[in-house]
Amino acid sequence: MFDFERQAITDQIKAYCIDQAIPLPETLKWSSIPFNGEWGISTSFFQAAAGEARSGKKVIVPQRAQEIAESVAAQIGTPTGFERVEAVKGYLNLYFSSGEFSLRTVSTVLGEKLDFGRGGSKGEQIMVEFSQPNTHKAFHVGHLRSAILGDVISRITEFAGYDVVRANYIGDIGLHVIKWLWNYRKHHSGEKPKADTTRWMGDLYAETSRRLADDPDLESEVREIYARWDRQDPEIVALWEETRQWSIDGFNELYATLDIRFDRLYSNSEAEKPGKEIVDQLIAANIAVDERPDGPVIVRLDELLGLDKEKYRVLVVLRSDGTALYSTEDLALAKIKINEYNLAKSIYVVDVRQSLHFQQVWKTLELAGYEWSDRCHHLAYELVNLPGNVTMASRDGTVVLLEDLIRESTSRALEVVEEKNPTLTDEEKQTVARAVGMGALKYPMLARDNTKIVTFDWEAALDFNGQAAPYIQYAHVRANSILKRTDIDLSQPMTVPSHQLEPSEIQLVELISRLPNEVQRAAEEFKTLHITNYAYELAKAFNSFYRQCPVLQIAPEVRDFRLRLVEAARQTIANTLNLLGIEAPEKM
RNA sequence: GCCCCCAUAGCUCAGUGGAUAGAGCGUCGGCCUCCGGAGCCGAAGACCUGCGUUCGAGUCGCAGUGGGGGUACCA
Repeated sequence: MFDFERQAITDQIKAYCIDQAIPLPETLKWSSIPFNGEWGISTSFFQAAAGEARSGKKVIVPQRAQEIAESVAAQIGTPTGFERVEAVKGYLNLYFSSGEFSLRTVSTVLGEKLDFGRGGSKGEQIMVEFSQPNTHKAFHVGHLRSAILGDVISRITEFAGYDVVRANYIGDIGLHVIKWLWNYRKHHSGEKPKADTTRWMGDLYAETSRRLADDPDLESEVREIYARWDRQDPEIVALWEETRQWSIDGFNELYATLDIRFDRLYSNSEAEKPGKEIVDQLIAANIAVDERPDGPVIVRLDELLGLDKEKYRVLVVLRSDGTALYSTEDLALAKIKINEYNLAKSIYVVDVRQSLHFQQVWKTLELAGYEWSDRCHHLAYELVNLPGNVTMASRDGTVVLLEDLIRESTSRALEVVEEKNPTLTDEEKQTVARAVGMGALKYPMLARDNTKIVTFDWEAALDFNGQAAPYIQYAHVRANSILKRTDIDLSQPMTVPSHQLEPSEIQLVELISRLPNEVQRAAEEFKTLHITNYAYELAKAFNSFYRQCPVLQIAPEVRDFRLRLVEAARQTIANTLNLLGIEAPEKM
């Protein structure tokens, strides 16, 4: 927000250092001063001093850094827009003029509203593929992470300035579907799904697994169905189409509840045929080895690359009976995406267990001459486990179903609303309960680094206190509640605050001003946790301000500034919640 | 065997090579004459080990230890 001033000062420091023959590094790194109560920007001269030491001068680095900082401070004086300048422990600290800084920050937010924090267009298209549910299976809490992470990564990158294509990739064919169809034909023929479609489909899948585990001889019946699918037997295809749609309808309901949307829906059934064509090409190009009928079609990656150590190993691209694998379809899907759009990056939000798989697929594509393969990027995230590091598995019935979690979370939220705000109408209570329940459920999935395992436990998921979404929503509600009590027109131009700002006001302005940078950082690193952490700190700064600073019952000049600060805080909180796919309620 | 990830407070997690390592939960103690107490303020409490790189390492490198995952026809 002070980019212009910062640049001017940087130029001034550089000119001075060249003049004094001080070896400044190429880029001067600025950061904020890490102390409360005052704010500004800071840079250090350790690198310059170390540079002198290396070039043979006899200097003690920290001491020399301090000398340089002092001389630079003396040289630049106190630039306009700043209150004071100091040299401390090798750092040069420039403290912003608090009134000027507050004015600029608050009026920027009031002007840009919903767009505050939005980055300029980057002129680049990226695709984020996420969720990837398997049809004919349950949708459990483990699947929630990809769905929510992918959704929020899409929101953040879009807000940061990218043209984002949100893609889903439905696992609508494969051994798991064939098994399900086998069981359905044999034991449930003619049955229709109950109201809770996804659960019913999942229950049948679990039943299928049990039957096959109990009697392995039945596998031959399953293989027969797979063969019939492969030659597109009309009866099997028709049954597949009908049952597949049941699952997709069920998923769409869940996505609507989660407020998640997609621009493009891919499925592995549509990638099956083109995948097999790529495999043929690979065989013709001597990249893949066809060992059928005694073995599968494989790509010996390490051998082709002449690697001594195991790295990419061997990728199986087609089963020995000629049926497709995920790898077959992934080869084709990557190509379909690139041909269909103009992608600078093609991102796959998929759990970490598939890292090797993707490295293999993309390396195979590279060997096949597809020079765009380096645009494919695996955004790997760790699993959601149950306490005791137990992995959720559809087969074992250890899963926590998403429907159950949502129901429990919202009904628990409803209890709390009843207690905290009994005067609301029933409809309002329901709305609040949904917003709070869903927010509480999403936040912990987003507030961990992608490489960290999320341990799901009911108690923590349903705790609405502390560092959680409801805390942030509550700050939004309180801000809103102050603003509702006044009819002062905030669109009038504001002036520099006339009063001495309280530490909590300064802290709040400082937090608000950070949103644009946080958005860019989160987008560059594909890390939602920067935004969850920021949102929490912002809410905390607001709550602290709320407690310390009266807004309505104070002298008009102060009140007018604080009202605008409250509106700026409210807007910024709303924008961060929006980025996180979490509702910002007006009351709760 | 080979590859990847993780290790920070009792528990769950933050931490852009830089100044005093931050939160939440839990524990203990304060705060509703005041815009909503789903809140605010305070206390105690932590970087797995060793060697290196660097003026400076929780952060980078190497080697250990402990945990998790992957590793040819599952996805």
